Amino acid sequence: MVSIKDIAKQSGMSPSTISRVVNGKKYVNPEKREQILKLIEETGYVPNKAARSMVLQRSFTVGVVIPDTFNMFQRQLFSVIERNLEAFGYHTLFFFVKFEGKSEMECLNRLKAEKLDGVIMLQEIKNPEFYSYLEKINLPVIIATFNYGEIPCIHVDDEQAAMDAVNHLINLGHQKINMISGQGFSFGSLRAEGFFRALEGAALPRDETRVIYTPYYTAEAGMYGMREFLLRGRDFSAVFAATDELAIGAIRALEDEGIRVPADVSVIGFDDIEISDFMMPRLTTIRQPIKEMGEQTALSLHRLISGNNNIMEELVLPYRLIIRESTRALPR
Amino acid sequence: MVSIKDIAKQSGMSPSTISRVVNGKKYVNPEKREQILKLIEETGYVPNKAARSMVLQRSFTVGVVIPDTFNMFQRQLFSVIERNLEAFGYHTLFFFVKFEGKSEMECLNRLKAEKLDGVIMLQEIKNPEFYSYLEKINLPVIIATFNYGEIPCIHVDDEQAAMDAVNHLINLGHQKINMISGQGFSFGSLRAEGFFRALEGAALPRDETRVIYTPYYTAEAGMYGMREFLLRGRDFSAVFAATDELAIGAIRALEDEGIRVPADVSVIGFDDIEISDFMMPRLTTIRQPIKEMGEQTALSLHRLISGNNNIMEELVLPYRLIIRESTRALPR
DNA sequence: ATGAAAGCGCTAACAT
DNA sequence: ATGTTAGCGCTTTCAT
Repeated sequence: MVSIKDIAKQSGMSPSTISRVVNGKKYVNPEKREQILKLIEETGYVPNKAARSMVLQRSFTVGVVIPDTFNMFQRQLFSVIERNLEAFGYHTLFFFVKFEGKSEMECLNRLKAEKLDGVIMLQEIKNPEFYSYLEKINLPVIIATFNYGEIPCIHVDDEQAAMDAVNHLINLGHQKINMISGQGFSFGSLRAEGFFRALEGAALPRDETRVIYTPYYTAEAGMYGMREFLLRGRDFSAVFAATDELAIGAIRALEDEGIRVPADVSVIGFDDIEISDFMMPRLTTIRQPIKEMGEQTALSLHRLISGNNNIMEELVLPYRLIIRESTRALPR
Repeated sequence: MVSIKDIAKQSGMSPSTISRVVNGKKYVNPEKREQILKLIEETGYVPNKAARSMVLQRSFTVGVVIPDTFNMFQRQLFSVIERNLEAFGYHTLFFFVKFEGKSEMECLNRLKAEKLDGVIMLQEIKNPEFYSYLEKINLPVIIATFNYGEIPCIHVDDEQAAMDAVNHLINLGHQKINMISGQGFSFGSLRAEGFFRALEGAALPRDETRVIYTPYYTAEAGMYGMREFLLRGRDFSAVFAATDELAIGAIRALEDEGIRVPADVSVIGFDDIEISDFMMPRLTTIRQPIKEMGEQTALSLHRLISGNNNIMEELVLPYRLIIRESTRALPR
């Protein structure tokens, strides 16, 4: 492996000069610079990251903490985050955290060993110890898609968006509306809260049995959630699912029983993942601004890292109701 | 940040001893070991990865090269790879490569700077320079989902699997069968080759116009591909799509024209991604053994890295035809 | 069983 | 404008 010393020897310069050239510092003779650049090109020299990271006390990499079981929305989001981070010159290291509580602190340990420049949370970690440690070592953090304490975050108004989704159903004439949500993430409860508030706004009863909390936010979970509702009897004409994947599973369960969407039951999702526009029927949903969210997340973290102090505390991005084919007016 | 020296001072031992304890080496007094372990626990000490990597000349991390636009199959695959790699004690660093050719060599440069222990290719890079460099620096490589030169690889027999898929259609009585494939990856051409061979096997003409090669393997691409076929007239009763996502898009385009699947046209996909079982109709497809593929990939790389020399060259895993609802016998 | 010392590849402060 | 030097945190001979 060719090192800075090799380049130094071969060019007759000292390592410092090579370092200056590599890092684009001034105070180096243009001719020599050219010559060194050429040598680097020829030898294929690339600075050793570990060594740099060691002396600089930073790694030029940011950690992205994400659920092991990340859904398609999260997948799309981290894709744009990664791309934007790269544009700022950061590497991205993923920390997949599993559902068991232990995994959270393991993740923290891995974080510690890396001398990260910053971290982005896509996974909602509840343990306050986690954040207090990050704060202690003064590590910049941005949360995307939810909020927690005083940590800068970027998200959509989940509760209000859920209200809009349910109001869409109500405006269509639906009165008996159920909801399938998931567990373990605040956006689930926030969306459930929005669901109830919309019901209240329409003077509809707040009936807790109208919400099912499945263990995950997957299509499979949505299917089981809907089956459970069906088991209890078919006392609903519309369903709000906390994610598109939940909605997809719910529709599947409905159709399996010969219940047509939207003819018999309307279904609305949340997220607007790519596949939703290809479903049969096309899914009505709330669109989260994935691209903007990812861009802003990367940008904000970069600012935090660069010590740029005009820092946003909380950025609430606009969402949009996308009306497609899975919802329809209640026939009267 | 607490370092090995801090632990040494606080415990009255030397850094060497601490190192021995941390790395579970022998020759250290059990009592002192306990005592040091306790101190480590209390202080939250975690060895600095860069420093370790520096002296050991390795990083305990493996690089996974994956397309920027990875599809759901690849997403599921890398998830299990990551999990298995972690079990072997490796970190995973993703290298997303974009479609432009330049990106490939940039990726190589990033690879160089990392002192990786090994790399897993999920993205098919064509540039021989890429592989020859990896060979030069003696970096273990495993390819998953395709093969290239002499590099150890793990995959399914794409051509044979495609034949089976098309034969399923033929056995159902279909004679006019089209295919939607994508560009840029060998599995696309392999599957197209299988398509043609199945046709030949049934004494059906090899008609190149029956295959469309879309730029990507997404649902959107599948939709446009099918629209193109439809524009040319509706001279087919069945379609083989090179991926499930392509199939999903194709079905969408068909239904948009009032053509029912499978009543009017049968569609079969490839991969068996999670969502396929929730589609309307449920997608008939070829199942790739994602879990086994990921496990074997991680295991083989680990063996390569550990210098275990009984190395497999090429592992061809079994696939399975999953018959669901999107294909049906041609009514006569 | 334990410690001292060297060195991994790099950057930055300091000298010249 | 360039070189010398120290040191980042760790592991590993080599002594003892």
